Amino acid sequence: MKGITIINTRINGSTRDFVYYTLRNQIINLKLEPGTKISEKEVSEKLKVSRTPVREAFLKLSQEELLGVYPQSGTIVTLIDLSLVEEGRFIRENIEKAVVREACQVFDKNLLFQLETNVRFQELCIEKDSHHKLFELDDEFHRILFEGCGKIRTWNMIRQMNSHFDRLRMLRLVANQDWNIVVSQHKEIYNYVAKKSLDHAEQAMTSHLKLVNLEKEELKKRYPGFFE
Amino acid sequence: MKGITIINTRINGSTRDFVYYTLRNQIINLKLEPGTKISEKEVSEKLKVSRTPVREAFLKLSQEELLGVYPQSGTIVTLIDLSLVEEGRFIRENIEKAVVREACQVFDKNLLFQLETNVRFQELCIEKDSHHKLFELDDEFHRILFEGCGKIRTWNMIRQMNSHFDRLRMLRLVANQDWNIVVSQHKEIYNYVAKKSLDHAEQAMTSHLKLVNLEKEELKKRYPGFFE
DNA sequence: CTTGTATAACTACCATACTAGTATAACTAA
DNA sequence: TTAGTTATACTAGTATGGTAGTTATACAAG
Repeated sequence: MKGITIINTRINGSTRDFVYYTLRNQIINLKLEPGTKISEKEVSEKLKVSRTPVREAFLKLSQEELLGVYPQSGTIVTLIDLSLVEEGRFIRENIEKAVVREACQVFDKNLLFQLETNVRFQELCIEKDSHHKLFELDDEFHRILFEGCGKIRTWNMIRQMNSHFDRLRMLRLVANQDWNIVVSQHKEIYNYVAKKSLDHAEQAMTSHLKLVNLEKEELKKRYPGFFE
Repeated sequence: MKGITIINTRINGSTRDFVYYTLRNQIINLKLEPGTKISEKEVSEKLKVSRTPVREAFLKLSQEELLGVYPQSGTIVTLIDLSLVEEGRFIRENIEKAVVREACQVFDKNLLFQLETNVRFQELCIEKDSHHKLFELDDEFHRILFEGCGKIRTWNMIRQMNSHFDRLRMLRLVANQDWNIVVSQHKEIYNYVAKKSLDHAEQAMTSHLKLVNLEKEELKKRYPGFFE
């Protein structure tokens, strides 16, 4: 368990959530590489908590298919499953197409301002090469769309289904992806939402979410041990 | 805890899953009414298992928002949240629209036969007034579509998001819903898939899933204590 | 060197004990 | 009677101990 590090800033929330988020971060960030063995005992010792909250965190993570728990045998960080990535992308595409249409209709000045601010930040981050921050802002952009339409739970569900995809994105991040396209697409979507052009917005969103299809196979070749 | 009954036929699976499915069934079937107080201790005693697996089942159910867990205070069966029902319906509509299109393209003889068999069974059940069986067959019909497209995990996720909606369906079941429409719509969808008419299939599916919008408000008036 | 077997170590699962926090009931004072 | 306070019972969260089952290792036989 070389990978597990203790996050000292544990301010609020239950121990269970602390363990859950700690592990999830490590897995998504690929600090805990796919295929790594991991056990309740190890984690509880490293994080200095009892096994019960660890168990419960494991349970949650296995539901997201980030951990594979094999009774009486062991637990491993799951390999990235491209079919799962595709399912996640499929859901995102079809849901967000509909959400962005709704956003065109219901977004008021305040919400549009939130979007605009986000896009501005993204442009700033490109100049400064803050890729990890861009990663967050990307999520934030889409979250605003869902939350503005009163569909935050839908967003949370999508996030869960996209855990495997997030790891892929992390690989791309390392591989120095070209963020200019992504940000310009965000800007485009924002403009269409502001102009309330439903069809254009939908189309822009669709092509934005099709982008992720690229490079899958290439990444698989480059990091074969990470994939199924 | 009058509602909890013990299912004797506990054949396989872990204790945790046994508790989870037992409780989930009771909640969906409204044997455990929305708003009911419930505690780990009570369940563990009634089901004659320890508190640990009960806790883990609670955790899972609270993620589905079927239980509300309040630390150091108590746990209650959540009230039916119509906004959550709408979110679930929204997801279903937009995903299944796309899935049924894909089904038109990829379904082979074997899968089409499965669908046909299912629809036949439904017609049989109408004659015999087996409403609960119809309830299951309805789910089965949609599941076949997802599984045939290699998107079983998407279906599972949708099932989770539709827990609240399922309770609404159960209320309608009691209120003696007219199943003829539903079954004929299923038949229509099947026909379009068999004929590979993508657009017609999508349209049929859309109107099928819009059906659930009816009666919401009426049911809320009739069972006010069950709703938020 | 390979294969079959016994054994030891390790795993997650489940049961139970303990703790800290909450809500309600009982009680006191006005 | 009512408002405020204390005490008690009850809750979920956490810790720990025991169990059944799996895996890997060591060793013996071919």
